[in-house]
Amino acid sequence: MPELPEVETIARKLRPELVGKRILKADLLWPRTLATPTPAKFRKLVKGQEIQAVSRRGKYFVIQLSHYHLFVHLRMSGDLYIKEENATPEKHDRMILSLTPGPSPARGGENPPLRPREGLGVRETKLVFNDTRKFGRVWLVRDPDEVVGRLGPEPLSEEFTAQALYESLQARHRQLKPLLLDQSFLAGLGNIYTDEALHRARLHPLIRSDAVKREQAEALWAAIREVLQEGIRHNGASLDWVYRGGDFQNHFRVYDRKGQPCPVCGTAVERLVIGQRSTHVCPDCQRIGS
DNA sequence: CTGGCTCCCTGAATGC
DNA sequence: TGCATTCAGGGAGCCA
Repeated sequence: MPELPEVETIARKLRPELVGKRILKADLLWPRTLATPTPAKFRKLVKGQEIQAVSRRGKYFVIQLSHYHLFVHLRMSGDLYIKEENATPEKHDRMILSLTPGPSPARGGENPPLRPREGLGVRETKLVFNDTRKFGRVWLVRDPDEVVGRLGPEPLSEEFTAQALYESLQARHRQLKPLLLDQSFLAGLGNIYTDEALHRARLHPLIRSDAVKREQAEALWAAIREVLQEGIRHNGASLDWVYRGGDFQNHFRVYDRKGQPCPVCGTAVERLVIGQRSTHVCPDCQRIGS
């Protein structure tokens, strides 16, 4: 399940291959992939738009076009990649954007690559959104706030400080785990990185947010940034049907490790369900009353 | 405000 | 072997 590190990894990979290219046409193989606007409008508006930037906000891809913002959320099983235009479509392709062969000729001061990569920059390519479970969504909007306006802070940004986290925890009265999964509280954490962060901070997922002490909030803040940065360094985690080449799954301390020893103390990791989400804890390291 | 539950989907795993 | 059932999971939406 792509979370912040996986989305960041994909965005970094796509950026140099997309920026400067122009969208020739849009194929919607599963129209409900579109959150907004209607398929007809989408095809019309996106045609001819130049891709100016590729970034990420929380778990959303942000593709900045000449006049619009294109957002993609992978949800459970989505994937986004470049293929040659004539490549055979795959079973779960949901949307295909055909692109111009290469970046527009270098503009003022930009250095064009000396040797374009094989098959890219020369031939026509396409950006493919593939999504087995059809939970992923695409938005095309003028105003980014329509999509990401209510997201919480970026956990790796400067404005997200330990103090800020402590204060927002105090302002709520919720169980830690569901609160950390709430994208309006903090943007980018999913089930994996939340479990990993709580374990590193030695906090039980059921602790009430306003019961967290200042030092614990600092530990949680550090743990969140640590697991996310480590995830990015490992190119994300490859799980289930979403294989990305990342290997952070080999560094999980509790997630998906029910019954296996906690790497800190050796106690068997337990799995519980909190807020309808499977949750992994070390019962020894993470105590509710501490 | 909080939390519980359902829905959206598919394919892997499990049950018989 | 083969068919049917169960389950996971991000996020929106609904209800208490």
